Amino acid sequence: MNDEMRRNMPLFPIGTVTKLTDLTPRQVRYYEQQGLIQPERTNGNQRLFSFNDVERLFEIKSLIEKGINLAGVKEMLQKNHQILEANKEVEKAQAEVVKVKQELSERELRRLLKRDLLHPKLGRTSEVYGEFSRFFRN
DNA sequence: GTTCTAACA
DNA sequence: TGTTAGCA
Repeated sequence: MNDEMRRNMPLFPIGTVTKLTDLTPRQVRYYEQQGLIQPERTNGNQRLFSFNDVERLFEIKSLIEKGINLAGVKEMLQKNHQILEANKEVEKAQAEVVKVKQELSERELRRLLKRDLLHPKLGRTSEVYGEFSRFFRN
């Protein structure tokens, strides 16, 4: 069970959430209605909030207290989401660059070893080939 | 006792 | 947004 799963696990009824956040049940339900949070439901249709939901409610509350209306809060949250998604893509691209670099350096190493085997200058060619034979499979 | 939806002074 | 009514 990783952190992501923990943070998204439905745990708290609305009463707990209102005590945590000092928001009213009316506000919490309204924010859900506006699509700012998506708490799970029990079989009996009662809301269950995750840590992520509670954190988001704190964000919403602080923005509201700064005088930002719900439409503004909505925008900021989705902008924030867009930024997070963009960062993910950047990280992916960076990982890809690292991977390509590694592949290139392996090709380079393979080329160098092959050259040395075709033109052996040492008397230990067979041992060298055995050590690095994994580079020649293709 | 708590939470739900819907509606309204 | 607060609050109330009527349910589950």
